[in-house]
Amino acid sequence: MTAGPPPAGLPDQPPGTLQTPAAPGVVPRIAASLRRERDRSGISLTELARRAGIAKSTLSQLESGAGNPSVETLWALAVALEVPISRLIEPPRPNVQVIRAGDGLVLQSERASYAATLLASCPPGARRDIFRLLVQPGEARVSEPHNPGTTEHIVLSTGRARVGPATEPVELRAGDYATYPGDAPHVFEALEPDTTGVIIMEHI
Amino acid sequence: MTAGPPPAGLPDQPPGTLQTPAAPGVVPRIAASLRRERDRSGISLTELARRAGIAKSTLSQLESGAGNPSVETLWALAVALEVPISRLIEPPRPNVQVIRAGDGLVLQSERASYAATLLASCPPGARRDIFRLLVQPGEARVSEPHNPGTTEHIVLSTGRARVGPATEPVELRAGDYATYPGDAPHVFEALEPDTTGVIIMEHI
DNA sequence: AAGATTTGTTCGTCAAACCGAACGATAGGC
DNA sequence: GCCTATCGTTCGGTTTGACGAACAAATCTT
Repeated sequence: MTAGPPPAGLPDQPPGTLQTPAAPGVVPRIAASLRRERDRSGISLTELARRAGIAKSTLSQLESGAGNPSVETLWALAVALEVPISRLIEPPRPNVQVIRAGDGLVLQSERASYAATLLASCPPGARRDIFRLLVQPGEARVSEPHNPGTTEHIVLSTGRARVGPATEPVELRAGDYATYPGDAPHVFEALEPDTTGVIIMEHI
Repeated sequence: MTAGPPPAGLPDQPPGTLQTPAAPGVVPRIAASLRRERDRSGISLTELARRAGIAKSTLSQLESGAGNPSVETLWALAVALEVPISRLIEPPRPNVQVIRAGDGLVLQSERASYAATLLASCPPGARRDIFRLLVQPGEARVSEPHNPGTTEHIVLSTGRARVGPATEPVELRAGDYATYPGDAPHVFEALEPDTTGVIIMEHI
C-alpha cells in the first residue's frame, strides 16, 4: 500500500496495522501483551524473568507500563514466552477479515473459474482462516498481499496447480503441500479442470 | 520444513528450556533491515531520522550495528519507513516451501491403515499443526484427547469417512468439512480405500 | 503457629540509549 | 574558483533502561 505521498511529517500510525484515534503508545500495549501472554502460559513473573535472562525488576516495570524495553530485552521475553515478538508489540489483530462471519460463504472471484469457500473464519483466539478451493484452468489468479505477517498454507487435494509467490510459483500435484508468505503478491493457477485444495491463511 | 519453521519470530532455540544470556542475532539483523528498508524507500538517513523524530546520530549508530534500540525508537522508524515493525526485527521469512505427496514426516499409526503426514508443525507463536491424512478402511481410529482447548478441523479430499467426537461421529464425503473438540475422544474411520484429507489441529 | 519459599514490588547504582552540536566529505549553484 | 546544501559519522552530556538487593505479602512446609 501507500504509494501515498510522505505527508511532511506527522508521525502517525503503526504501519500495516490499524489505527486508533488517540495514538496509544507502544509501551502500554507491550505491558498488556506481556501480562496477557504470561497469564496464558501460567508462568510466574519471577520464572519468566529467569527464563528470559532478565531481571525480574525489569519485567515488573515493563508489565506495569513503565518501560520502553530494548529490542533485546523484548526479544528475550518473546523467546521465553514462545510467541512471535510481533504479538508483544503490535495491537491485537483487528477483525479486518475480508469475509463476514457465516458458514459456507463462497467468495466468488470475478471470474467464475475460482471459488473459495470459507470453512472456518478466524475466531477470537485463533489466528487462521480455512478455505476450500475449487478452481478451473485459465488465467492465473493473482492475490494482493494480505496483512503483514500472514502465511498461507496450501494442500492440493486433486488436480494440478501453479502456486506460490508471484515471483517464484511452484507446481503442485494432488497431495502436495506448500507454504509461502501471504503478505506478498501470490498466485494460484489451476492446470487441470476441477482442481481442488485447502488453504489455511495464518495470521501470526 | 520437516522441522518446524522458525519463522514466526524466534531464534533457533528449543522452546521450553533456554537461557539467553545475550540475544545474538537481533541487533545485526535490525541494522541490516534498517539499511535495506531505507535503501528501498530511497530516502536519506537524515531525512528518515527527521521523519521518525529521532536523532540522526542514533539512526547512524543503529544502522552501523551498534545499538539495541528501544521499542519506541524502532516503532518510530517502522512508522516512518511504512513497514510493519516485524520486518525490522524478524528474520526474512523463507519463501515457498513444498512437501511433495509421499514426502514429509509420517506419523504412522499402530495400524498401517492410518498415515498422518506432518505438513507444518506448530511453530512457536502459531498454534496449529497441519497434517495430511491417508487412511484405509478398517477399524476406526480412536484418538485420545489432546491438550485442553484443542480444536480439530478436517477437510476431506477424497473418499468417505466417519469423523468426529467418539460419541457422535458424522459421515463426510469429498469436499466436506467438519470441526470438533480435540480435547475429547474422537474418531476417524475411512469408509473407502485411499481416503485422504487435511487435518488442522488448533491449539488455542 | 513459626519457619521457609515464592510471589511481585521498590530503590540505588551503572551502563548505555538518545540527543544536539560539530565534524569532514561529496554534490550542485552562482 | 567559492559558497551552500546535504550527506553520514563522531564527540560530550543528559536521560533512562536494566540490574541486583532489599522489601512486604501470599503460599507451602514442618
